[in-house]
Amino acid sequence: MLVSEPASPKRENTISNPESSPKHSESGTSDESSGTLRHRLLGPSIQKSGQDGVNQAAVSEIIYQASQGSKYFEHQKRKEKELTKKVESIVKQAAKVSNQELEAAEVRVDALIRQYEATRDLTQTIVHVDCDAFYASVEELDHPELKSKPFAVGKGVLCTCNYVARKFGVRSAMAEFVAKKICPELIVLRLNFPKYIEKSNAIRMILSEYDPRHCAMTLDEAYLNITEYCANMNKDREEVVSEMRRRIFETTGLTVSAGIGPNSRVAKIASNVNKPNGQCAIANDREAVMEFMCNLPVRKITGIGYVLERQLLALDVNSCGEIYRKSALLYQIFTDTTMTFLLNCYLGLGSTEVKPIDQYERKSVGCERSFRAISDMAQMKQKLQHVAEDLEKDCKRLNLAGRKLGLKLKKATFEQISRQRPMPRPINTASDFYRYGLQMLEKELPITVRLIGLRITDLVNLSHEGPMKTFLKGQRRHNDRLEDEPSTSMNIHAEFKELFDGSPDMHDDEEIGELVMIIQGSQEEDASGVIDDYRSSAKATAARDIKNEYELQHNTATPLMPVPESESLPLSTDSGDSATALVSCPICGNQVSADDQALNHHVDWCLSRGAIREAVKETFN
DNA sequence: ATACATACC
DNA sequence: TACTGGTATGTAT
Repeated sequence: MLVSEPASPKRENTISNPESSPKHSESGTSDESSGTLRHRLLGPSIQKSGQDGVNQAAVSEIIYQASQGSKYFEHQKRKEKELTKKVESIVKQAAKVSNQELEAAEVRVDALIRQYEATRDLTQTIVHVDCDAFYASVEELDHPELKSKPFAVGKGVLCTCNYVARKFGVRSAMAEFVAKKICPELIVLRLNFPKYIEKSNAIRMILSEYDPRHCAMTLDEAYLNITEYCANMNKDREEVVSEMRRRIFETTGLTVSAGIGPNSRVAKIASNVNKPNGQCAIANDREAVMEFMCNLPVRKITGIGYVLERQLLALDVNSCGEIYRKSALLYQIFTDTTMTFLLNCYLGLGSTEVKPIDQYERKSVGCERSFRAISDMAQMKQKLQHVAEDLEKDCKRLNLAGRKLGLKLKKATFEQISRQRPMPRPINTASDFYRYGLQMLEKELPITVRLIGLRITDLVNLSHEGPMKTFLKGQRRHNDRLEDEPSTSMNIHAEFKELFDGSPDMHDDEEIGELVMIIQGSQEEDASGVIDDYRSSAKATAARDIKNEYELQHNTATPLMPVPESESLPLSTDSGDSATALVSCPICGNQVSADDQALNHHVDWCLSRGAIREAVKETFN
């Protein structure tokens, strides 16, 4: 049996077999791909916990039969065929690599490994907390009678399902009608986000006691750094985490699983090991981490999905440890970024910094909607208009505008098209979204679509910019890129009016916060060392430039203010007793500080990250 | 830089 | 009887 490949694993001999490796005879692209097609159709959550005694073959067959002949099915079939081709070409490419090349690659890889190894930080204790079947569990609290029945939450596509349903082979991300074929008595509940948000907040409240700067990724998942807490309380980390989980259960009735390790990557993977309602700790010890990673199937790693897994399997890399055995070969085949990623996985390295989600800079905001396939222009215009309006709402709420607009179309065949173009000025109104979106759409006619989406990038934060600054930014942009539309001062005046009509001005320090985020972001990358140097330095330069620009325009070189709440006073109770008045958040109803900034902060959080939108927006077709 | 693909929840 | 939506990021050209 394969006992560990412990401390000093052997790399596979460079004289590796061009001939003997292909164990899957992928050669018959036509027929043989039906096996992998079934695999593809099974979807992403196949290797997740919860369905032990499931007859996968039977389930797979039902899914196959249920979807056969549909447009979706045909699309998946095409994609699978393409992937199979790509995998075959990779295998061929691998066979051509000479021993000389492999030896050279070995040297390079070893240098990389030493470089990454030097960044290893074992001083922090990171926890990944993951609620078990979150939406379903929340629903069970309200409907205890459901506990014994198979049920799911979602609409059209299942978001999650309880463990009873999983026994049938029902999984998240599965189409509702397929799930009903597998489990005819399946009950499907609609999403009820306000409820989930409330529970999520209750959990986060507890998490905050252990790490006030925890990072809530979604409603049901968060990272914590409990290093300080453990030190302060002089408690063992596993004890701390099980206490935390117990408290979450006692106050919310929900069970969570947790992973504990020296960094986010290890913690995240570990949180799945003893799911549901369990925890798994990996010691902050190099050997322990390496051993944990070694036998891990590559698909368990966040960031390795179906496609990369297929490619790795074809190169005979099944487990993380085999990344090392085959590293010289992988180096010849994958890009630098992917190689860096894979080696960091093999080494069990990852980020040790945890910071609140709202300290990440948003890069884009978009809106898309599916509907029954249409080709009529009037109907498409109507859909586009809806999307444009919804996007405007998000822009107004977030106080953002975009310098680029992207149009996304999904054809009736599920084939996707995306077009992007720079805007003459930052835009954030439905009428602009519609106008420019329509121009892009018209170029694709005739077309039959089942989805239309709009997304803006190159964002401009309008929150606290005075009108003058917006004016300047518009100008600068025009000068930069030899405008595609002449910018008259009339134009800019018109835009200015549009942007600021009826929108509040106030707060003037959030932009500084924004700058801090940018700068911190780049520092983080520098420190972690796993991100390519050129990228972080470019980003740092950009951040400096922005900062300088800011100082220039405001005629002040004030030290950057610390970012809101958590960082400035995590536990301090001294100052501002007067500011502790509480009000109910209009969104989630929780008590939050009435302090203007804190409230705004909270509301923004509450509304953002996509969760509430699904509750608020009805998607009528 | 743009288009398209992959991945995550 | 009808296979999501939002965001980030990687790859290819």
